[in-house]
Amino acid sequence: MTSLPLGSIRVFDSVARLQNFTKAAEELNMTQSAVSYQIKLLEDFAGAPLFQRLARGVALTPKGEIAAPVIRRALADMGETFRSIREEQNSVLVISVIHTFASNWLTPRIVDFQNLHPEISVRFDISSRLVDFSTEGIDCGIRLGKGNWPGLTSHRLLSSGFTPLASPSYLERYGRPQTPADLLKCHLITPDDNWWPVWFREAGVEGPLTMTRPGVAIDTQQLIGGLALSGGGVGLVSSAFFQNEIEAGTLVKLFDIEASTGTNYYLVYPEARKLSDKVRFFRDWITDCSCAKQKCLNIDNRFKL
Amino acid sequence: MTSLPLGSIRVFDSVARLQNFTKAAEELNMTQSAVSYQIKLLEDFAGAPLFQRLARGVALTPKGEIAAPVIRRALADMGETFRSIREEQNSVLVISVIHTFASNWLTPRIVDFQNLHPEISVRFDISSRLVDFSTEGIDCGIRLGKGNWPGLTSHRLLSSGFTPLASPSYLERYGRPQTPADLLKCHLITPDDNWWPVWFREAGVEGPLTMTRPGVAIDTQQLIGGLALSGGGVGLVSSAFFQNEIEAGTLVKLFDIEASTGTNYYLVYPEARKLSDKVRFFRDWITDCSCAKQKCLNIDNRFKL
DNA sequence: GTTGAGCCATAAAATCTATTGATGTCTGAT
DNA sequence: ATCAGACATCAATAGATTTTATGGCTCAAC
Repeated sequence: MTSLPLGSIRVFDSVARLQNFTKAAEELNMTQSAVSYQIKLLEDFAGAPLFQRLARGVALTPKGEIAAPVIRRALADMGETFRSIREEQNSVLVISVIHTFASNWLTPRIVDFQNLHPEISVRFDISSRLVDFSTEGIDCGIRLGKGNWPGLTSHRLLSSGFTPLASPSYLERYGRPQTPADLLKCHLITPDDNWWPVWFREAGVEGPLTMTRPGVAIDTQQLIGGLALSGGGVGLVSSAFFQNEIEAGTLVKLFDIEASTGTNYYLVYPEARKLSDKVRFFRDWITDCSCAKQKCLNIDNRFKL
Repeated sequence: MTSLPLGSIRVFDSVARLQNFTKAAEELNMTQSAVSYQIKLLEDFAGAPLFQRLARGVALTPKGEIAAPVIRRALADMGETFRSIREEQNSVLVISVIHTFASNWLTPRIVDFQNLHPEISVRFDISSRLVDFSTEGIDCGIRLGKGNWPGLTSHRLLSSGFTPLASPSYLERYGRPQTPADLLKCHLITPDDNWWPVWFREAGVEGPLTMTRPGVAIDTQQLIGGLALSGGGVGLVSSAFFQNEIEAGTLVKLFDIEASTGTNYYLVYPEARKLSDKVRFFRDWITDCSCAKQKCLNIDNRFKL
């Protein structure tokens, strides 16, 4: 037995409402002929005529009267369900982001995005594992790397370069180091951090630099930054995360030398045929946002130099 | 906006139940590949994945969980509705039949058909107008004519020939007429009936036969037959309608001469691609039935001659 | 009674979609 | 390690739907 010709039921619903093949065809963007075909298909399936053909259109037969409300209801239910699924899908943006980036960069700025798109609610999925986008619910992510993930579109956001920062009050009290080598005489916050030798090498300072401590967990940048901010010494942190403080002058970038592990922060999302609006909006916003800040940074530097 | 891909929903339902594309494909008699395609179609429409792909099959995502019961319900409702429509269509046979034929021939015999096909209930639509089969609900009809209706398949059932009948008691009392002309001396029931001159002409009896009354309504055959049966005289009726009485000997066919208006009773039904079972059953039964009786009649005649 | 507008049916052709079949990849289990 | 089970993908194909064109029917207007 051949099964219910589902394609016919939408046509049936339209015809049942409009009582007219031609009008239904218009509504469905098809020809009257196609409507006729589909209705016949359904009538063959039903084994009985569903419409009575009149001179000025059609009318439901008793059997058609039975089918019509059931079909209308079924279509409405399914339509409504998918509408709500789509709505949720479009209105909730889930971003997988590592803790550091979220707390140091994204969280303070996300309110701007929410003002721009109040209809989109943002949810952070904070974890350090590399999420699989094929897994349910993650729309995009912020990753640290080189921008060459297969199957993912990526946009470079920020360098992960790090550089020494100190507060004006500290500099006032202890004097501002004039050369990178001068830093060796300063109070370095986390002097054992293995990022220091990297930075010093970048700055051209040679010497036996002990690295007794394992690499500082990147999540403590906030802590280091906080100490530096309160005049506790010179901190080595990702400058991008303290952009606001640098701009505000509450932290001073001592040299224009940034060391880097060679990786950058990227916005990534699956290479899809069609990008959903919410991801597109977010991409546009975050690339604008990080780009503008970098320009700003460059201008500041120019003034300083 | 493209609309809900209805073809996908049956596939979705199957996959949701079986949690497995391959098994669903088997159930639906299609390939796993096709199932994959259809599900993708639906997921594109939904704007979100509906299934989570696992190593040993698939699982519904939260959004899929929302859609699944709605779709299952919708499909079940529609399926059930059409099933019941089809069932009614198959189990009720509506026959358009003129009153005379119904009461004189069909009604007494229909119980035999019902014994043969107890699952089919029979409904007579009794009216003299020629019903339009495109109008709802008439499956077949009995018509009086020449069997050449365009668009209709027709099967000849009975001649509408009429002949004089009388009861044995009448014949015993008044003697059996030996020639058609003898009838002029008998008590003719409805002597003004304009069928009499037709019959006499057929029988070769000439003479000035007055026809003062308009043709007797065909529906009174029952009445005429009743009078003849009770010995009230010689009645001119369609012999086919009194076959049982003739066979039983309660009415005697006086001569083997039948006059006819040239028309016959036909079973007719629309020329359809595929004839429904119930109509086919009825056709087989009624043609067998009338054929058997006619054979019977012929045999009787042969014995008489 | 004729004519015309509106509407559905139908047949053949065109189009587009769905399905297949082959192949690739991934994940557990043996 | 290899294998079986399962989904994804691609190009080719079969098949279904849709269109185009036409015909017939009914009602209404002239």
